[in-house]
Amino acid sequence: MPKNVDRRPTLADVAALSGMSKTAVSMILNDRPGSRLSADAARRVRAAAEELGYRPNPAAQSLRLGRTKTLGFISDQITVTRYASEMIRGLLSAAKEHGHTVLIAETEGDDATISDEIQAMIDRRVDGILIGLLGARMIEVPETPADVPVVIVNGTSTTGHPSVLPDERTAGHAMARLLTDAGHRRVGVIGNNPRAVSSPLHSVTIGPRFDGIRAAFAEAGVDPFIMDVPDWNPDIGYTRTLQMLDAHPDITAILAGNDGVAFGTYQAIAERGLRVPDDISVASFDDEELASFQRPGLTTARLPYDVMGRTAVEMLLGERPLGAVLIPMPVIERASIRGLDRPAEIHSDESISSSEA
Amino acid sequence: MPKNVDRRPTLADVAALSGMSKTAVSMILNDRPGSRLSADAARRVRAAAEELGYRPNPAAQSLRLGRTKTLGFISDQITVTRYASEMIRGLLSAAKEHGHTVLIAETEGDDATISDEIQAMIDRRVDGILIGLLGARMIEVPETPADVPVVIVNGTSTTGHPSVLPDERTAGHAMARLLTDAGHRRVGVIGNNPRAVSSPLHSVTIGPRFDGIRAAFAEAGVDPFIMDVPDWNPDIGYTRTLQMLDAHPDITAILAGNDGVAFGTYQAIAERGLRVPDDISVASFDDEELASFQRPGLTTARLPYDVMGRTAVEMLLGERPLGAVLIPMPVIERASIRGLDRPAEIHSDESISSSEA
DNA sequence: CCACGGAGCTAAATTGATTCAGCATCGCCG
DNA sequence: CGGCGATGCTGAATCAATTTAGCTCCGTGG
Repeated sequence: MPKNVDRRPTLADVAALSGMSKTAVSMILNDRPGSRLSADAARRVRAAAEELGYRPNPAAQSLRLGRTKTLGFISDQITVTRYASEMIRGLLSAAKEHGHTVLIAETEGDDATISDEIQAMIDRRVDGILIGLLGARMIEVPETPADVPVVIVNGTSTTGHPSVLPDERTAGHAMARLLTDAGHRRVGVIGNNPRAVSSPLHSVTIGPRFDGIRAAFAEAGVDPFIMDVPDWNPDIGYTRTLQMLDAHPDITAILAGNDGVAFGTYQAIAERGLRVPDDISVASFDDEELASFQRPGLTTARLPYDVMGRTAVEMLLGERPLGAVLIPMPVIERASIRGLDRPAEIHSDESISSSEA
Repeated sequence: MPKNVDRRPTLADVAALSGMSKTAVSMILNDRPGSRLSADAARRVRAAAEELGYRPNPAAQSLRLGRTKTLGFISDQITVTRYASEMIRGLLSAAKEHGHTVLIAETEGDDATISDEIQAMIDRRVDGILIGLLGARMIEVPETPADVPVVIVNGTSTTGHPSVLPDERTAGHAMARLLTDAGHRRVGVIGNNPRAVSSPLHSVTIGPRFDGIRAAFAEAGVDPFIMDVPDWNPDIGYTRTLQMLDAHPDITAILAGNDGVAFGTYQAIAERGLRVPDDISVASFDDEELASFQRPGLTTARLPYDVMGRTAVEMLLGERPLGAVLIPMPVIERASIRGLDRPAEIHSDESISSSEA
C-alpha cells in the first residue's frame, strides 16, 4: 500500500523529489539572502515544489517562528452594524496586502467578555489585536503581553492604548461652516447629547463634534438653537424636529447629530409640508448608506471607517508609529443645503410662498 | 541570566513544576479517557498549570493533530453590506459555541479571486469553509480536498455544494397573501427582474420569490400589475412607483421587491400627497434596518441571515447533515398594511376624500 | 518462589518547517 | 605541495504539543 495517499506534500517531499536537502529547499523557497545555492538547484527545487503543488504548513511555521501572520479583530457590535462593516473592509484589505489573515470575534455588546476574547486571540498567538467599537468611547482593556500590540479603532482605552479616531472637531466645524457659508443664520441643531458628553466612557467624539460646531457658529456670529437629546435615532430626529419647527418657525437649516437623526428630520419636514432644501436645509454626520437614499441626497460628514481600519492595521504591522491618530472626515456634498445668497429675503412673509406656482 | 524570561509557559514547564512527565500532563489536561493517572497527580498537574497560567499552543496542536478548530469565511461583499453582517453574527456565535474561531476574507466582488481565497484558507488548514454571498446566486467553486467541507450561505454552486438559502417561495406567497387577506384586490408589484431570473448565475431566489407571489395572487383571484425593473434600489422604487401610480391610480397596495425599493415607494407616495397605509399599503422583503425607520414601519419578510450563518456552521461541524437547506423567512408585521374589510368602498370617488377634514 | 496482570507512569517518536553548525570540494596563492 | 577561503550543500536540533510503546512496581494466585 502506498503511504502518500492524499497527504498534502511537505517540504520533505519537495526535498526528496528535487534531490536536495530540506535545508536547501527551505532556503530557496524563502529566497533567503546569504544562502549560496546554485541557480540550477534553485530551479530544480522550484520545479519540484510546483509539480507537487507544495504549500507550506502555517502551523509548522508558526511553531518554529513564533509568528502567525494573523491579526485578531474583536468588536463590540461592528460586524452587526449597518455602516461600520466598512471598517472590516479596510482592515481586511490592508491585512491582505501584508500577507496577514484576520480572525474575528465579537463581544455582542458585553464589555466583560472582551477580556476572554483577547485571551482567546492571545492563545492563538495572533501577531496583533484590533479592538473595533461601534460607538467611539473609552473602554477598559486588560493588560496583554508586551509582544502583542493592541490598537483601538474608533475608541480609546483608560490605559492609553494606541488608537484611531475620526477627526470630529474639524468635521463639526466644517459642517457648521458649510451652513453659515451658505448664508444660514437661523439654524437648529439636533442634538447635543449631554449624557454622552458627560464621560468618555459614553463617547469620546460627540464632545469634539459639538465643540467644532459651536466654534464655527461663533466665528460666523451665529447663535444656533441647540436642542439636547438622549439618543440619536430616526424617531428622536422626527419628534425633535417637529418641536424645533414649532419653537423656531423661522429657521432655514437644521444640523442633525447623525444620519439617523437626519432621517427623522426629513420625515418631520415632509410632514409639515415643507421641502428640503427649499424651505429647510439639512446636514449631518456619518454618511451611512441611507444618506444617499434620501431625496434630495443628504450632505453629511463621512465617518471614514475603511481608512480607520486600514490605518489601525498599518500601525499594528509597524508601518506607522503606534499612537493616537485622527483621521479626517470628508464632507460629502449632496443636495440638502440651499445657498441663501440673495433669495433669503423673500422668506420674511410665508403667505406669499404661493409665488412658486 | 534566567532563561525563562517572558516566555509563555509550555507543557514542559507544567510537567517540570508538577514533577510529572509531559505525557501525564497532556493526558490529564485533556481528560483523556482510559488513562490511569492518580487523582493526586491530576490535582498537582492542574495546580501547576493554573499557577503558570498555561495555555496550549494551538500551532503545536494543529501540527500534531491536523485540525485547527478554525473555520474560514469567504464573502463577496457581505462584510461590507449594511444588512448581511447579521450572517457573521450568526456564524460567529455558532462557531464559538463549538470552540472554533473564524478567519475572514473577502473577494471584494471579484469572483475570480474566490479560488485564491479558498486556497489561502486551505493553506491555513481550516476545518471547513463558508462562502457567503451578498445576492443569492449560483457560483463556481473550485474543487477542494475531500477533508475540507465547503458550504455556501445564501447561494448555490454549479457543482452542487451544500447550501443554505432563504425559503423565498413561501415568503413570496405569504406576503402576497397578507395583502389579499387584508382585502386588497388592485395591487402593484415593483418589480420583477427578468434579467436576474433568467439565470441562476444572477439569482436563485428572485424567481421563487415571484413564483410564490404569483401563486398567492392567483389563488385569491387577484391579477396584480407586475412591473419589470432592471435592479432593486430606492431610486428605481421611486420612479417606478410614480409610473405605477399614474398607470393605475386605483391601486390600494404596492408590493415592493425589497426594502430598498420600498424606500423609494414611500418617497413617491409622499410626493403624490398620499399616505401609507391610508391610501396605499406597502409591503416588501428583507427587513433591513431601514424598514423599521420608515414611518409608518414597513411590513416585510425578513431575510434570516443570522439563522442562515448559524445553520451553515452547524452543517460544517457535523451537527446536521450536509445538504441543501431552506430557512424560513419570518414575516415582520409593522404598520404599512391597511385592512380593507369595509372601508374599501368609499374609495371609488376620490373627490370626496376631503371628508377626512 | 515465580509468573502474571494491572496500576501508574514515562521515554521517545511524530508533526512540518527553520536554522545553526559544519562538512566536502575546488581553486588559488605562496 | 600545503593551507586557506569561498562555494555548495546537509545533518540535526528546535519549536510545543500528542501518542505509541513500554517500563517499573506491587499484589496475588498457582
